Amino acid sequence: MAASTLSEVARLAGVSLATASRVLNGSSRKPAEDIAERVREAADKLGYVPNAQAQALAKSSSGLIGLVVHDIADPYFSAIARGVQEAARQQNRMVLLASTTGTPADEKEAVAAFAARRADSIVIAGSRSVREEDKQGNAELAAELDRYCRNGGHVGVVGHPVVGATAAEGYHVVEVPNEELAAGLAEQLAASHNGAFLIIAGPEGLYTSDDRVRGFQRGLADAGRPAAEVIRTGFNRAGGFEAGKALAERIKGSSDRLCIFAVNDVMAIGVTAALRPEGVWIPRDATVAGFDDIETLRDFRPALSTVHLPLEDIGRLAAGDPDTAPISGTVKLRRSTETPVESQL
Amino acid sequence: MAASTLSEVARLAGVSLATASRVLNGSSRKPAEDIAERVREAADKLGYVPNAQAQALAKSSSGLIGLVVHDIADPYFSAIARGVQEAARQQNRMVLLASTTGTPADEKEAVAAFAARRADSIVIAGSRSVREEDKQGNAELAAELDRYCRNGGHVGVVGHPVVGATAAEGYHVVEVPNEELAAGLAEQLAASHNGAFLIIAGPEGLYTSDDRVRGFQRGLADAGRPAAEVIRTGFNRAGGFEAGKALAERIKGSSDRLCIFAVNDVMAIGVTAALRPEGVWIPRDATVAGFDDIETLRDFRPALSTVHLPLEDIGRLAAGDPDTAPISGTVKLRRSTETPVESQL
DNA sequence: CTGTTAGCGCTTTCAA
DNA sequence: TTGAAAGCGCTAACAG
Repeated sequence: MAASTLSEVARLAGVSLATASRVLNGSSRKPAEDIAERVREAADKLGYVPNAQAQALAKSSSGLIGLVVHDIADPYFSAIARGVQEAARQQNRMVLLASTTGTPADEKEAVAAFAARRADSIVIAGSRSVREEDKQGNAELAAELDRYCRNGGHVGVVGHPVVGATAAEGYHVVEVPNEELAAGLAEQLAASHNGAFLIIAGPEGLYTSDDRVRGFQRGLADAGRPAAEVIRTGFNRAGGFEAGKALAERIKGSSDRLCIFAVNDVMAIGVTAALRPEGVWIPRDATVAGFDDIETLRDFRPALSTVHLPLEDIGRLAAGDPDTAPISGTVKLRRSTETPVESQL
Repeated sequence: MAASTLSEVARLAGVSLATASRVLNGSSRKPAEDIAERVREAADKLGYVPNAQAQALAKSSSGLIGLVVHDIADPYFSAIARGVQEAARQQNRMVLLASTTGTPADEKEAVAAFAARRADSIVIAGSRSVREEDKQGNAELAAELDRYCRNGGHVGVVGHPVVGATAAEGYHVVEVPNEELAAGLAEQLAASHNGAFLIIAGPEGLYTSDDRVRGFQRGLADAGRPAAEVIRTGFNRAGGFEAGKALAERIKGSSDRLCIFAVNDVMAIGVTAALRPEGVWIPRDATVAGFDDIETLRDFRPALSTVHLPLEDIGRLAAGDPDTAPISGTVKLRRSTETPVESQL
């Protein structure tokens, strides 16, 4: 990685280092045009590429924004990543990516690495958890973030504050109204569904999942309905699939049409996929709703009822874009929770 | 971004800068254990975080790997990104992300930025094009890459070499056998489909698209079939959708069952989505095949016939992982191209 | 307006 | 084994 340096350019142009710097990299002061031209020529001839590392070191600001996600290939995260990327572009920064396995310990590593690179800000998009096994990891992550903030860094967290993080300067949480939206979904669902409800949730202690469960139950209660049974499984397609498999017999054995709320879209897809080969059709034999409104899943049939979340905006906001409005979602009722007309049966 | 520095640590521990460096950041030489312990304590107390920028500057190696994609939210790219990310993790590097709008000019910018950051290697995942309007952009991109390689950088390009790039040292192309695989798909399709074929392709000049078209036509020819008509549209879902809309009447007006090959999965989904509300059912009234085997689309019904591409491996390979085998794909015939049994009609 | 000169934080010879 | 010192490439006072 040995490119030519500023001083080489300066020498070739026959000017001082400072002048070359002023010409090539935006300074408030602008040297005379003739000398500037000479410098640019020299730079061009040498194929000069400014060393961003050295610049960052000299002005202590890296132009980097760090993004922590569980899995960049997960459409939920990649949508957020797009938003972060856009914000970064506007701010003239670059995005540093870290995928973690989802454990706070891993996230702590990532944050430390970002801090080492002197990222101007860090966005954490993974979901927070309060599970016992994550306790120490959470504490360490919180400490790391705290230190980073104290050193002048900015942190944007999606959804929920990192457990134990003191609300330091520069620490910013993008609130996602999961609970309210889930309540809204439940109410709208209750309006057209008379049977029982069932929730397929992620592991207990996952904030996002817990919020959505709580909200849904509240919505049900507000609609005068009994609380739904909750099944715990993995917070991903595989989890939904497993739950679906386990549910098939039960649905077939009952005459009551069940309304299933999976706490995110990919889980809902998993449920549906598991049910289909068992002969359980959606929405004929049961109905299914999800949460997130993942774009790639929009062509899925039956179209999935869900709650639309502006994921890109979430990313943008977490990355500190000032022009993005606070997050709100919308309930989207689609085919997967329609009551079939008699003639369609 | 003012954290404590190595010299502060050294002073607190009462040792020299050099010793502190040797203790904290792996050196071949190891100071005495008692002194090392003192240094570690001091570092801990001060919350020392090594400045990666400064380290990079001093040893001229940044530990960065740059990734250029068109759109990180596109499942094709995010799958590749995951592979790159994994490789980076193994190499103990971090991924720098750049999304471009797909024009070579943008990609050139991204490469320049990576070069400025002294990325150890750069992965370019966007598809190459030879269109006239991209000519200058391509040339500039090629020049930029060339310079980067000459300065010791490593480049991994997915699919096709950058147009005009001289095969410099460090320049590496991950070959994706698009043409062969498309030919294979055509042959297998021809075995069970007697009617006409039609190809929905991206804009002419897009290598990936062109390769798949050419391969498909060759496969058809090898199977003794006439060449398929080719419709050009956008290389994305919207393009497929548009083509599907335009095709609906024609399909309904003909008694011949058409087999449609969309050159990638999201286009195939777009076609299917456009056809459905027109009453054209797949595979009853026409059949559809795609390319890529995007994971998120796997639950789509009718299950899409396609060509599986190991996208993660592609990413890993492009990022210079030595343990990943060369890329090969597999034809996957699924429901969307099945000939319906009479009883199902 | 231009040039000189300290650093930015760290690694790494080279002496001691 | 430890320490002193010379950079790595660039920016930003400060001086001319």
